[in-house]
This record gives sequence, structure tokens and C-alpha cells, in this order.
Amino acid sequence: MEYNFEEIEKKWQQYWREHNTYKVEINNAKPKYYVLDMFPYPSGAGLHVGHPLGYIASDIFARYKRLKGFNVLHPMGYDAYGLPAEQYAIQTGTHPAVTTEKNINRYREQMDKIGFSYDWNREVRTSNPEYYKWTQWTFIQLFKSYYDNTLKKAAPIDGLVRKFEESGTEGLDAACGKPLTFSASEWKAMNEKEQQEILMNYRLAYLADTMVNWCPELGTVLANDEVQEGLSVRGGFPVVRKSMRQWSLRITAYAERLLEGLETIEWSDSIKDVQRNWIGKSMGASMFFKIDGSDREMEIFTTRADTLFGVTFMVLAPEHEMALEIASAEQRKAVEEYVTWAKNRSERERMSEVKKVSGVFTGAYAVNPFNGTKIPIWISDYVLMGYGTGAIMAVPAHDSRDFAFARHFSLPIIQVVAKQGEAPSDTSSWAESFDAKDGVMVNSDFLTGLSVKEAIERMIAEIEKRGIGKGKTNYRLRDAIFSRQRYWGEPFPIYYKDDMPYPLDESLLPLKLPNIDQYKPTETGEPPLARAKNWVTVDGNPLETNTMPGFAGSSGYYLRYMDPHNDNAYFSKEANGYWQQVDLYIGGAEHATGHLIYSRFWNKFLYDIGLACKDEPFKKLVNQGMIQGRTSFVYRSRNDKNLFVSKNIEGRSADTDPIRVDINMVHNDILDVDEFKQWRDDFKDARFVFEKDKDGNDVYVCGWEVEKMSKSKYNVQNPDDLVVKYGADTLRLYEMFLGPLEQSKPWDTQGIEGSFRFLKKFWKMYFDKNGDFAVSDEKATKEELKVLHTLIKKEEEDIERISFNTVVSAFMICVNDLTTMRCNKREILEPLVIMISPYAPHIAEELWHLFGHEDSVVSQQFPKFNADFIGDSSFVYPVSFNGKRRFDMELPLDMSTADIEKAVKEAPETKKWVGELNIKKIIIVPKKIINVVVG
RNA sequence: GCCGAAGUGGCGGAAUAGGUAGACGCGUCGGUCUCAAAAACCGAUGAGGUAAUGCUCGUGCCGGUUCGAUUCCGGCCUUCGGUACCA
Repeated sequence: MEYNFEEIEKKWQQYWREHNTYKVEINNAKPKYYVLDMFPYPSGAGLHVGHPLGYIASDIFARYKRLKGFNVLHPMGYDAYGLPAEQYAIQTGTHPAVTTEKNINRYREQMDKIGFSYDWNREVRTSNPEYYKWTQWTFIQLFKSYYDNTLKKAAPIDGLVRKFEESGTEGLDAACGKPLTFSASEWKAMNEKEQQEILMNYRLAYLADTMVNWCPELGTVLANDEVQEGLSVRGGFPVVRKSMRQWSLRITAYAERLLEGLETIEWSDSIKDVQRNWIGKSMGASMFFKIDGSDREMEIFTTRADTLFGVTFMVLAPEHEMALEIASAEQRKAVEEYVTWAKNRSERERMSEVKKVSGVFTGAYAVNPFNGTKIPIWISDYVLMGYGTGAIMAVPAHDSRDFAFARHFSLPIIQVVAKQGEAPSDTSSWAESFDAKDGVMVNSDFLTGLSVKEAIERMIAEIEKRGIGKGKTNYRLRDAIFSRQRYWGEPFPIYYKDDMPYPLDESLLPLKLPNIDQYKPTETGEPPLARAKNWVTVDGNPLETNTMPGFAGSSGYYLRYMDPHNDNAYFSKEANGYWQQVDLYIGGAEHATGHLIYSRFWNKFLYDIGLACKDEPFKKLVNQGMIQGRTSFVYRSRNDKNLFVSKNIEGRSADTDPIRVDINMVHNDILDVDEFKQWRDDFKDARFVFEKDKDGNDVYVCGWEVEKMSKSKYNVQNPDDLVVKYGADTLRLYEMFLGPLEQSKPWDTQGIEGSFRFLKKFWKMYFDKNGDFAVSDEKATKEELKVLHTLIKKEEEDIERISFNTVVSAFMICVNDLTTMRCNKREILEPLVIMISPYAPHIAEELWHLFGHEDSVVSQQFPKFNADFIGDSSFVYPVSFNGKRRFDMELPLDMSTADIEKAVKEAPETKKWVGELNIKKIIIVPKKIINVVVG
């Protein structure tokens, strides 16, 4: 019987569907394992071969864990809210739900063909009301909570209200927008609106005027991780900074815990580093400088308190509230002009001109509290309002940005740190500042002679002693802006009364997304939801017209899978107690500063309010690499637009330009010239300069390059085509065989033949010459058992460390060996079916049933490894002399070191090679090598 | 600039704890079968040298540790990814 993958795969996919083979329930008798893929946004383009890579890996792992006796939760769903469907809606009027539904169906169809073992009963879609009910519910909980820095966790805002009533802000340490101080009686004297405004300063979901990334083209604000190099990640449109009243999540309250949590999870060092940098913890001091001739003070933040005697000027950010206030009369106009100019620059302009120094003197001076020096205060946009206090003390000798500024405006530069063992030098001859934190203090009064590290500590202590500041930790992490001026997202469960936001009663959830007739913002610039009719509560209070961002729905979806149909709770205590957290999470590294941080925050909050039983959502994370395209090129003559020169023609590169061609017209780097001529109109008169292949035929050879897989580069490989041609099992095997999961690698369709051949060979082992299923019940030989158990060991070890490519190799070796031995014994071939089932589930299921079994291979046990079968009684050691000359020596494995030494000394080869030289020592590495050192 | 990852045949890659570098696959070359082709199977395949070999060189470059280094250490180079006036 031929290996008819088409028939086999159809048959078993249907069987699995009909038998609900992958449905999973809580089973306290079994240990659980939770394997999760990052759910996809269903785009219109469908899947290319890069997308299923991670899904195949997680599927293999899930299937393997099932065979190992685990109760495996392996769900899938869709991140269904997103910009492309909305933009399509604006252009065509098609409701985003319709587009999304269509795309989801296409995704599902493609995924089903690959034979995944998802429990589709647990599917979630972020745009379903049954799902987003809980997104909205979580938002309300965030709104009703604040972060208690003393307890280091979230707490109910009601408790804060009681605290204010009793003692005001006295002794309060809570995360907030800006520090406030008031007494209990002051609190009680406030009206409702004033109190609400105060509380807003503490809520974990809060409304505030914030500088946001505004994208005029998209008509919406964007979070920091949705902006790259001043352009929107989606669409690539310019982004400007703008102050707007927006919802934010106080993720900064969790900065320290997000940092600490990284120590407890099994993620790669590189992704942990990305998150550490994004959180950007820096320890230093905040301190106040008096302003000369005024009773005002300016607060600055510095990590280099040690350099205080090297301060020669101060800088305020242009947006700093003091910027205009302190300007002297004669400088006032210049300051105003500068501030206006700085405000109107787009984010991109600002970035592209990073190296250009600009700024203006305010005319005011600050006083150095340690030596009384008057220090000019400047304004410059190299100081950012969003970090620290928006004001700095500038030490040009030891900070490269301050240095550039000082040089540009001819400000003095004072050295206060010198390299170990070097005398201070004349700063006017310096080409750059000395930023390093290793050195000795000079010119610094009581700090002189100390190391930088010591000086920082000493200075902070001194600052605190004098009451002019204190040690402080700053984080680069910003609060997450949570509103979007879009239609296709979760509505906020918020209404307004007296202009203040209030949460809807939880019984009113979900607050469903209303239908509207147009999807673009209103003429007055309000969000699309402002077009909705009756977008008010029953009392007529207006509802929030913003919607939530993409990351809202994806921040807690992994929890919902545990109990997806629960209408009374996000998930039950029982379900969460059983499934706990994701054991293995597979997905792209591009979410490092977005989804993977928001989810951790979301989860920590749910943990704080007693809902989630684990503090971290994803125990182990694996980032699959990108599959890049292998683009093919033809070379067009510059002089003759219709002439194409084959790659290896001499002198070709001098006067041709490479042009991308569709990889489907290129086989083995040989161009199908007829297809090429028909491909595009401007190529229909193409002529070619061919080269000769080995048989002397004229061929056109294409060049190639590795690039990102994309439609516009004509290098997209569609998985469906491969499934049709080779079957899903071959595709699965080949995607894994391509290389290490975490590594980016180019797609090469040619190599898939190897995996296909392997499966055909594998299949053949089970059939005789006549094509009948034929396995013998004869006892397996020692050799055959050795081959089998070597594979069991390899597969177990390598799967656990997510090294699937080497397992596939091991399968190939195993099948080659068994084929050579003409092994057709049940004792070997039956376990093999179980072992290959995670990788090639269809063929495994077919063979399993041919063995006469009624049940699915899915419910089997992974074969037990037995070391006795591979443990030889002897081992062949290479014996080398000074690492050079060598001979092989077969010795029993249980031989003692002393006996091995003796045997080596007495070997005739040793006598021959060593001659009259002395043996200095003999190094024995068990099962590896014996090294004889002579001299 | 800073942080991270990686550099091994014609190509993808292997070497899991410092121990015979190049497993496995693709491609290429040669062969078997066939009227022929496909499929399948067998053999060769890092470079150089040799009648032949357990010979010489060889894991980005330079140096170090070691009997022995793709692996560890120091210094460079290149590529990719992240991030960027973060004080």
C-alpha cells in the first residue's frame, strides 16, 4: 500500500473531530500541563509557513506531554479586535465583525489542515461579548483599586476613602500621579467632584491629561510599544506628542514586582533583558536647588550625586511648568519662542535631529547647596518631561549630552572624577566627557579621594542629612495609555456624571459594542462611538466613547481558557486552582515590551485581588524565530529592458539590476522562462542570456537572498500548497527539522523532499513487498532494541529542552538503521508509532489502527526507556598520545581506572609509539577518550 | 551609543558537562533498476596532499588556559534583533 497522505489525513482529522479526541476536562487524578500559543490576529492574508512554526512546536509538546500521562490544556483562540478590520470598514463600510469572522474561518481552515490537537471547545475571541465582559470587568476592578506601596499590592479604593476620612494623607504610601498632602478635615470639606478628582490620582485605571502619542493619520493615540522611530507600528504613519485626557493603567506601580518576577520564571535571558531595559530601573537621588533671588525651588533627579561639585548649569524640559515662570524679563521672549518651537516639532523631527544641540538661557540662576555657586538655568529639549522631574543638574565633564550642550553654548566644564592613578587635566582640551563610573573624585571638597561608588553613597547621605533631597529610584516604564479613538475595540464600562467617570454596575456587563453607520471619527474629531445612537445609561448619562486598546483583550485570555464558558466569573476558583498558570508559552519575541509585560501586570493585579492563584502568568516562555523568505532574483540589463542575463554569466553584475521574481516560477534556482514571460505584461517580450547546465542545456539561473517573507517580495510560501503536495505530517516534520525553534532561518522549499522521503520510508517499514501490512511477532534482537531505546532516550531528552530538529534527525537515523536491518517486528515498530505521533499524528494514527487497535494513539503511554538495551558491555576508546597519535582499544565498561591504565601501558601500540619516552600521566574520560601524556 | 544573540562545508544545521568537528537532511557527482522517465535503492561529497594511510590545514580574526578548545578566558571584526537624548 502506498503512503496516501491525502486520504489518511482527511480520515483522521474527521475522526478527531467526531470523537472530540482533544477535549480536555479537569481531572484531579492526573497532573496537569498547560501549553499555550500566542493567539493570532486573523489578518486577511491568511497564514504563511512562518506562522504555524510555533503552533507545530507547541502541538508536538502538548501531544508528547499527553503520552507522558499529563492532562494537557492546549487551547486556541483569536485576538479579534484590531486596526486592519476597522480600516477596511472605513473604506468599504463592511462591519469589522464580518471581516473578522471571515478571516477567522480562513485561519481555522488552514490550521485544521495541519492536524493540531487544540481543544476547540475552549476557543475564545476577544471580540465576543461573553469574553470581553471580563475584560470590562477587570477594568472596573482596576478602577476601584489603588496600589499600596507598603503592602506592595493592589487594594480597594474604598479602603483609601476610609483612610482619607480618618487621617487624610498622613502616613500614606501609595502609587499616584503626583504626591498630594491633605488632612482628614480637608478631605471631608471637599465636594463629590473634588474627592473624585483626588481618587483619580490613585486609581490603577485612571483618567488624566497625559502626553500621548497621537497619530493623526489613524486618528487615535498609541501606546509606547505601538510606536517605533516616531512612526506607528501599524501603518507607519507619523506620530506627534500631544496632551490629551486619556485612560491609563498605572502599570508603573508594579515596576518593581515586574522586575523581581523575572527572577522566578524560565524565560530566555535576552527577553528578560529587553523587559529589564524597558522597565529601566535606575537608582539615584532627587534633590532641590534653590532659585537665586526667589523662594522657589527646582527638583531634579540624578544617578550621579557624586558629581554635584561639577555642576555648571541646570536644564529644564521645554514643557516644564517653571520654564516660563522663572524666565527673566530680557530672556522671556526667547524662552517663549523656544518653548513654542519645541512643542510644535513632531516626534520624528525630534528623533532625526537628536544630535543637534538646541536650547535657550532663562536668565535665572540656581544655587548649588554645597558651595553656593550660582548656576545658570537653561531650557533644552534634550531633557524630557516624562522622565524624572523634567529637570536636571548638568555635569558636562561626566555626561556626554551635557558635554555637547556645554561645548555648543561655551559653558564651563569642571572635572570632578579622574581615572584611577591619573591627575585631573584641562577640560578645554577634552574631545569627549568621561562618563564611566570607575574613577576617583577630584575637586570635590569632602568627596575628594573617594571612589565614584563611595561618593554616590556619601553624597546621598549628606543630601538627606541636610534635608534637601533624598535617595530615589526611578523607572523608565510609563503608565500604559488605555484609550483608543476607535470603533473596533472593547467599550469602556464607564459613564459620566458631572464630567466625572463612574463605573457601570457589574450586573450591566457586558456593555455591548453598538452598531454605527460609519466607522470613522466624527467631524468634530470625537471617536466613532460618538456616532452611536442612545450611547447613554438608563438615566441618560453619557457613556465613554473611547474603546480599549488591542492589548486589553490579550492580557488575560490565557486565564479564560481555563473556564471559557463561565458566565458568572472570569474563571472559577476550581479551574484556576487546577490549571494554575501556563507551563509553556510559545510565541514571537516581538511582544516583549507589549503583550508580555501587560499580561504580567494584568495577572499580578488579578493575583492581588485574590482571583489568580499565581503571580506570574507564563512559567516558561519560548520565542520561536521568524521564518524568512528566500527571494529569487533575475538580472535585467540596464541598456535593454527586455534582456535578462543568467546569474553566472561573466561580467553580468557590471550592467544588470536584480529584480525579484515569484518563487513559484523558480525551481532549484532555475527560472521557468515561459511562466516568467506570462507573469507580468512588461516581461512578455523578455529575452534571455542563458548559461549551460551539466548536460549542456540552456538554463536561466536565478540569484537569491534571504529577506523577510512578504507578498511584495514574491517570496511567500503558503502552507496549504505544501499540505496538498506532501501532506501535513511532512510539513510538520520539515518545519521542525529546519533548525532550532528559537532561531530565525530562511525557508527553503526544496528541503521538504527529505522529510517526505523519510515518511515514505517510515511507512514502508510496516508493509511487505506485496504492499500488505506485515509486522512479525518475532522477538526483537538486541541490536534492534538498542536502536529503539537510543531513540527513546534521545526523544525524551531533546523534547524537554525544546530541540525538535535533533529529534527528527534521530528518527531518520533510527529508520535508516531499522531499514538496513530489515526489521519488521511488532516489538519495535509498535512503540515507534507512538513515538512519532507528536510529530506526524496522522500517519501514526493510521498505522496504530492497522495494528488492530480500536482506540486512538493519542491515549497511549510513551514507551519506557530501558538503559539495559543500550548499555554495552564494552566500549571502544580512542587512545591518544599527547593528543596526536592514536589507536582504538576495546575495553569493558566496568573496568576500573587502574586496570585501564595498566591495559593501556601494556598495549603493543603504546610500546611502539612511546619508545623510550616516559608516560607522565594517563587521562581517562569515561566513555570518551584515554589520553596518554608522554615527555 | 547602549543591551542581547549569533558567526562551523555549496546550503539548512549537529556536536546536550572541554574529548574522534561536519551527525541528519538538501544539493551535487557516480552507479543499480528501466525502452525511457519518475520513484526507489547503493556509493562518494570540508580543503590540500598521497600509490595508500591513523598525513597537513580547517569551526569569523588575534592571543591565552589545557595533554586536548566549535565549546572556557582576554581583545577585535562582521551580521542580525532590541532600544535610544531615561540624567
